[in-house]
Amino acid sequence: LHSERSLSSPSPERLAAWRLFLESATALIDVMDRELQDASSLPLRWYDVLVHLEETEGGRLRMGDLANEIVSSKSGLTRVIDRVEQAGLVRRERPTGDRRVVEVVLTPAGLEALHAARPGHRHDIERYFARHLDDDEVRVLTQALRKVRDEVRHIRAANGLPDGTRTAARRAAGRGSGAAG
Amino acid sequence: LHSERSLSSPSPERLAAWRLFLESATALIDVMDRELQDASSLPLRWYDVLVHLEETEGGRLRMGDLANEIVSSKSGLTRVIDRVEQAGLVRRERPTGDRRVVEVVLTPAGLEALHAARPGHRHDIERYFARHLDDDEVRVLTQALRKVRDEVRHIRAANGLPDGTRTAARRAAGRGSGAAG
DNA sequence: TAAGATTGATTATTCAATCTTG
DNA sequence: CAAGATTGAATAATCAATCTTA
Repeated sequence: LHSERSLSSPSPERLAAWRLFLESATALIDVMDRELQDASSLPLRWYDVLVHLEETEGGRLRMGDLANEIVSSKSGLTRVIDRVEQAGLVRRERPTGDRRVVEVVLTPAGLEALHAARPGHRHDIERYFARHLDDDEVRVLTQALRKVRDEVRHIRAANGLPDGTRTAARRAAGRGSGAAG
Repeated sequence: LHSERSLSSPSPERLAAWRLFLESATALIDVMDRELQDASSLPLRWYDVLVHLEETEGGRLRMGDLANEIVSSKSGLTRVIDRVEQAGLVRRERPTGDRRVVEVVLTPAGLEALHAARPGHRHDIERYFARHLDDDEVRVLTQALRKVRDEVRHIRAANGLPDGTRTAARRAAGRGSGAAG
């Protein structure tokens, strides 16, 4: 583990960058979700589920892995998959090996729904996001955000996903302020 | 109004940038919110409310303006302010001029809570976000996200905030696909 | 006992309808 | 009627406890 004692308060420029990041992300997610639902009746979260399944070998993922991918608590994902399954876009399967796990499998209807929604959604990505970025900005943004995402995922994984009976000791460990002195 | 017909699908690089943006934003907001609550019992949303009030002349904002700032529906903000007020961090006031509006006013306890939470939160911003960005990346990120944020805010404002009896016609207008042919 | 996932109860958010003032 | 904000009903998300299999 690396020390955190040397961390100081961010410069004003960095604070401003964070606020811009937070504001633009919140607003973008809101707008993209509304557009997607207006056009295709798919919540952004569902779309995300379908995309992750489509990109996986055999179009299937375990609940836990999928929760990790889409940044959801385990119980949160259970409810989401309840609805997506009810809509017929995925189904649950129990693999023969370890009968504790549940795999989420993309159905033909789910793949179709994804393909139907995709052009409109990509249009929105272009309109609200990509259009404003030149090639250089895309490069820098990608490189920077990759580091941020990897770090935060690592933290989330180390702390255990939400739902996981997060004890007081574990929360403290997660925050890194574990010393009593 | 500018035409949208020329918009095409984003390049693979831009699609990847969008996904990184979405994933890092979701994960970051989740982690920052948990840390803030662990350390200061303040949800990130509350913190945001307090910050916006602190930065305003007289520490007060109308409900509608505040909803716009923190990207919330009007009714959503009503519930949030219910709780924040219940906690004593803000209070509601009706200005003498137009008695339809409600102003949210920062209380001394609210200011104190903000100041108490701020160092830890800034530490988190450094740890999870700012630390990964060099000066050049901060500059590019800031410039790029400012354009994105302004565009999306403009769209949200033009469509009217959520809650505003969004008719089918208005939704279509918002999406810009108004032609029947 | 632990891993993987779900459930019950609680809390938070949204939509549509409503209330109040201009 | 329109602007500003709130409310009731319905949805969604969360936490802690539970169930099942390893």
